Amino acid sequence: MSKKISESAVRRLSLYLRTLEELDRAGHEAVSSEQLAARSATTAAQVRKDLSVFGSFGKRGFGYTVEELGRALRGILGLTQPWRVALIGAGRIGSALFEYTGFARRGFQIVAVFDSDPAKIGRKWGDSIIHDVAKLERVVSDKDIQIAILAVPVEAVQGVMDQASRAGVRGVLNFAPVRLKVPEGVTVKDVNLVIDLESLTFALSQGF
Amino acid sequence: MSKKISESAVRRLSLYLRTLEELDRAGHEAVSSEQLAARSATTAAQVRKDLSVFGSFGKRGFGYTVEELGRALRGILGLTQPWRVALIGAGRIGSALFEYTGFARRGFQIVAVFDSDPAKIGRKWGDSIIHDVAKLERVVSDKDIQIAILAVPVEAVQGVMDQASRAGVRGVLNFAPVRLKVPEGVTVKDVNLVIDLESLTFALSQGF
DNA sequence: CACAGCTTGTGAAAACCTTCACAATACTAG
DNA sequence: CTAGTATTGTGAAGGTTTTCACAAGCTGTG
Repeated sequence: MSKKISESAVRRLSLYLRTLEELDRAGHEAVSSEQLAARSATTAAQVRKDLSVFGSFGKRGFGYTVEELGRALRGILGLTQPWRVALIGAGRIGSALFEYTGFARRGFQIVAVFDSDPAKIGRKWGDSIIHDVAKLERVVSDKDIQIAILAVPVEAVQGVMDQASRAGVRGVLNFAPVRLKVPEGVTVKDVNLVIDLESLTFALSQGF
Repeated sequence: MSKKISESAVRRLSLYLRTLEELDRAGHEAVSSEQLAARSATTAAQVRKDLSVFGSFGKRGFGYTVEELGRALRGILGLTQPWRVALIGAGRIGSALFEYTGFARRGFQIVAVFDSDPAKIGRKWGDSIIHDVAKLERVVSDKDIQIAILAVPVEAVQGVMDQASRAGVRGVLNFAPVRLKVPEGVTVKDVNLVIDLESLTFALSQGF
């Protein structure tokens, strides 16, 4: 569909949205590409180019309306609807993610939690009960869940992924350090802090 | 110092290293750029180009020695020495990170933990005592810590960052959703799961 | 040793991404 | 209404990254 746009451009759009929300909270009504760039660690030309792919949201001589551009970006990023998310894995990472309020604030609702540990299954987290991961497919279909967060051990993750895609999950945030095999139409984003740390140590080592 | 290399190339190097370690565990002694690429989700040409920036590690007609290339990559990524890391923030994220064994396995040693909550200060986590964040500068200098992981609330993070850089920290992994201001010579990597999720929903929305 | 079969390392080409620079246009003041 | 100032949207230029394609070189076999 539509134009091609790079992964990094999309990530910048998300960043612009965060900046716009900060500006909104601070009472600003308008913003120029210059200001938006400064607060988002990029350049004015980059901001305008990124936006121009999707349309024309500003007024010459004036800039952008904070409120209006925010709405446009939410539309572009697919944030007008809330997303129903399954959290799979109720260990340390799962628990940290469940508690994190930043997801809900952006419309990501964790509507089901799963684990395979009998000691955890049936326990309550907030309003949710921890389900047996064996029931993944049923619950995910029933609750019409679109996104899964995989916070399970690396040995288990491909199996869980297979179940999730059979149940109709179309997007996945994967914390396990392995490249998942997924059917056509399923999108995976990997989170790997070791890679982040190693790109850091690379930079530090280059210093000498 | 040497050549310029892109952030994404460095991240690929880290990925190759992970793949090599898997191959090593599986008993492979040699690997071609073709095989390495297939297991790291890239192309053979890309693998060879990435490596060629740093030297020539393979043998024509044969490929790369798993063991040898692994050693070379650890050298390039700065992983021959263990790194001393401070974990700042003993909340949900901090706790998940502390428990995560993947860091230690790669030579990242969490040698000090900090928090500002009087209820947490003085408590023991494993062998570590949670220090008052007010003592950050002293402890970080004393223990010769080079890297800090910032898992504190967004309001507090710039202050903590300032202390950390005064104490001599040169690399930072930042979990707070804000662009940190740092002195020359300090490198920051941001981790922001909301951006990951939003680049996911962008992809999902494009599907229709 | 010569030859066949692989696989690397690397210039050159292609693709992709960012920056530049300016015409078009909106707002404000007089 | 006009002049002056500000800021967008966008082709074109410049830069970076990825892919291509092939000569060079290693290994094993007869």
